[in-house]
Amino acid sequence: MKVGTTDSRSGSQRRAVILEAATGLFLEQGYDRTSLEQIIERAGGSRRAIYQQFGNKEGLFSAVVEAMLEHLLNRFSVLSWQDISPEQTLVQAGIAFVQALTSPEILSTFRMVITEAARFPSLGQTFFKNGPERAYQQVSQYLQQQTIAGHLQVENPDLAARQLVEMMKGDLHLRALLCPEDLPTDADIETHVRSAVHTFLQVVNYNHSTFQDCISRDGTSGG
Amino acid sequence: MKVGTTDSRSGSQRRAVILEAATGLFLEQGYDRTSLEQIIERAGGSRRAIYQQFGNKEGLFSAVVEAMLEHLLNRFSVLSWQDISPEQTLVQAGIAFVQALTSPEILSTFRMVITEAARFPSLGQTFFKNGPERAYQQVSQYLQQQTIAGHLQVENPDLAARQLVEMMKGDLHLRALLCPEDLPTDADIETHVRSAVHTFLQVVNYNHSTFQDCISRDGTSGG
DNA sequence: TTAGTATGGTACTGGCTGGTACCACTGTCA
DNA sequence: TGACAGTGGTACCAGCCAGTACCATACTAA
Repeated sequence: MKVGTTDSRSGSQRRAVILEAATGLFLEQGYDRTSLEQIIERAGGSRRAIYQQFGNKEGLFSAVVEAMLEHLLNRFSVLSWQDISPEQTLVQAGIAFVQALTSPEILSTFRMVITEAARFPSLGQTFFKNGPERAYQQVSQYLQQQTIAGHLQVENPDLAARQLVEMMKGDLHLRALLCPEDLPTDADIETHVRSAVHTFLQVVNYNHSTFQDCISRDGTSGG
Repeated sequence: MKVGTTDSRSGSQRRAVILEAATGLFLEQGYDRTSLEQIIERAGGSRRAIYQQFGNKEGLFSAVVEAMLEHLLNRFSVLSWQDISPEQTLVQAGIAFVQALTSPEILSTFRMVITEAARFPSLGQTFFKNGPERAYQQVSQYLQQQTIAGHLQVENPDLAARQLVEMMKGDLHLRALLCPEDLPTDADIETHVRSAVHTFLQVVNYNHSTFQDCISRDGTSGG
């Protein structure tokens, strides 16, 4: 293996490799229990590279969190609101959402942020804004659209979205955070989400015929 | 200050003092960031006492968690289901529950357990079983009782309880975990709980007259 | 070829930590 | 009075850690 080359690994490449290694280790072990030695061992290179790229361990941590947030945003924005019935849409999106939320990767991220939130106050806020809050907003917007289109009757979309999302999650997220070895199955998730959507649609006076009527009339509201 | 007395501080007393000091520090700073030195400084006494009572740092931590769980159980069992309307009962209990859940003390406990769940697998499970799970069960039992009494119509009390509790919490718990400096106000909590109960009671076909009818007939079921 | 630059590797430092060992002190009991 | 046991205080040890300094290497450019 070559060593000491100046351009075979440009600065940004080295940075990326260190970032990836550090992200993995921080998620697996937490900030405190991860030493620079371990990061170097996984990433290759030397301590010098870390201090050159990130200043110190805290700088590296900040960069890791920033990169993770970007990753998280991309993942959440995958939720697409297709032109299918609200019930199908909410179930599909809900399943994808809860699956993501209870994936080991995202769970580790939550754990790490919750752990370090006290020491890095802005970290938790930024994470919440760009993570959970975005999910609420997406659902809220959808409920609003569907209400305008006459498919649903949602008075307070913002609050309704939070209630719906929380019902979908049920205790799955909290349980997974507390019991890392006891993750929900896809069947668990589907049960929770379907039940939540069912409950929710009861409240917002949704029935299948309403949606069928509306889309057959080209989406105009039925009053 | 006296030192070296053998009975002015009996073994159990010393144990309790150490436990209290350790609990506070673990909750404030986490397990890793709390040194025995700090615990001794707060509790008085010497390292010797810790090792004599708890074996080592991990033993002390286990004892702390055990004591906290007992404390937690007592706190949750305070929720009493009085003979008032389901709406009032659920709102009152919900407010008390969410207030407890977002209190700094309980939040710190959650944070600590979530942080250490990976390293002490049984810790998270025990905590979940004796904490959140108990709350779900209490609500579930109440819903079942009220269904039998004819005041509510709940098909699946277990699932319904989880959905209700999660709706009550809304995003308050998660937000508080992630943003320790941004705790919900009592007004926030009341809004969330009332709205959740309102939504929930719509689904289970509750109306005030039904409850009034039932209790005026001395609590016998109207089914 | 030569000077310069960026890098990997590593030795080192100062500080902190969990855990152990030891000593001085105090109260008890015979 | 004297032996003894329990305790607080503290010195100490080995290990780990973040961060720094230094050197040999490899590539570039003139």
